[in-house]
Amino acid sequence: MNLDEAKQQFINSWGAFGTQWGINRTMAQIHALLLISTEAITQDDIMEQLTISRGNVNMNIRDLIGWGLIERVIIKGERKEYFTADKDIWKVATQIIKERKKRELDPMLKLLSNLENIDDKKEKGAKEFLQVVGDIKKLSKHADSLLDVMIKAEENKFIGAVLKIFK
Amino acid sequence: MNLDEAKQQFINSWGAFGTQWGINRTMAQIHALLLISTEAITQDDIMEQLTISRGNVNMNIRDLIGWGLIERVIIKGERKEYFTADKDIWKVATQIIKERKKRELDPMLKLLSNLENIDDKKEKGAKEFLQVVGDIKKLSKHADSLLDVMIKAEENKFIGAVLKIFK
DNA sequence: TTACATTTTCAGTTTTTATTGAAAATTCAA
DNA sequence: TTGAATTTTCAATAAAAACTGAAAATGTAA
Repeated sequence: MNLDEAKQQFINSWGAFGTQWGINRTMAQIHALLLISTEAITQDDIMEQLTISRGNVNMNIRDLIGWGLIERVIIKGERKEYFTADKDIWKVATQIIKERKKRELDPMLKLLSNLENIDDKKEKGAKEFLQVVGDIKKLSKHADSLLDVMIKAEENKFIGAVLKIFK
Repeated sequence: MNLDEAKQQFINSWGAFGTQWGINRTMAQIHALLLISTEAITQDDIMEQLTISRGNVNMNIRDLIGWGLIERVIIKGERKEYFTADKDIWKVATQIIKERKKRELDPMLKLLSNLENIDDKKEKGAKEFLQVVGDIKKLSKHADSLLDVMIKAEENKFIGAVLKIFK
């Protein structure tokens, strides 16, 4: 396998993994392409390399910027916009964790708290329902703080070292 | 909000969250329904409660069993099959972690190892590519063992206690 | 074994999600 | 300003994913 084949396979596989995680295939592919691009590249470069339309590139770039995974780069003397991705994979991971926490965990905790406010808590079956909802809430909060630990571990050697003990 | 409304909202929201995680909406809804059902229920019950077809119920039940999240229950004297979900949310979480590790993390590690075998490692750009691939591999392995810690923490009070210190 | 109940399968259909491409908006050099 | 380059938007279209329903397969009581 030569370098270009490997790059292509990386991009394709990354796209496939993305879909499994509920992420748009093209968005994952653009991110992959930027991860392995040594220089900043333009929308036209992305269109060409992934053979996708301008609109598609533009929309997914906007989303990736919203996720904090890529950024615009202005190159002086150039009219076009360039894009790069942070190559530090640990930062990529913590950024994704932060975003998913915000987008999914927070709304879930809100929902669960809401569901606990049922009118008649002595109704038949209410106890079991509240038990499940309460348990999921507890678990979500645990996950929430555990993810905070992981984010901190990225910057804090000590925590990282302690986590390693258990591996 | 009364109990039935709360249950309905739980099922619907669970389905919506599922799609965000790359899980089929109906599969998530069936799991939610079973989580809050005090008794084992049949395919017909599920069809009725979620107003979906028999085929849909059957296929998603098969998947849920494949994920180890629900199981068949034989009730003596009854011809029909019944289904239940494990109500222990921590077990549910560890089961999902185990499955996703197996289905996604393992194939990813395999892919990454493959990509490291490029022909000419001195080619221009090869170094940067191998750096990214190697970093993702390291991260994946870290995640892999961290998830193992979490699975163990579910059964091991001490690890759970230590993890709490950092929260 | 038969007859009926129940489960499973899957081709065809619907629904959802992603993509295109061209028009509109924006940017910027002259 | 003007106008060409570039980016953004979004209605129309295509692709992917999910769902239906009826036929086939399987299971079971008598």
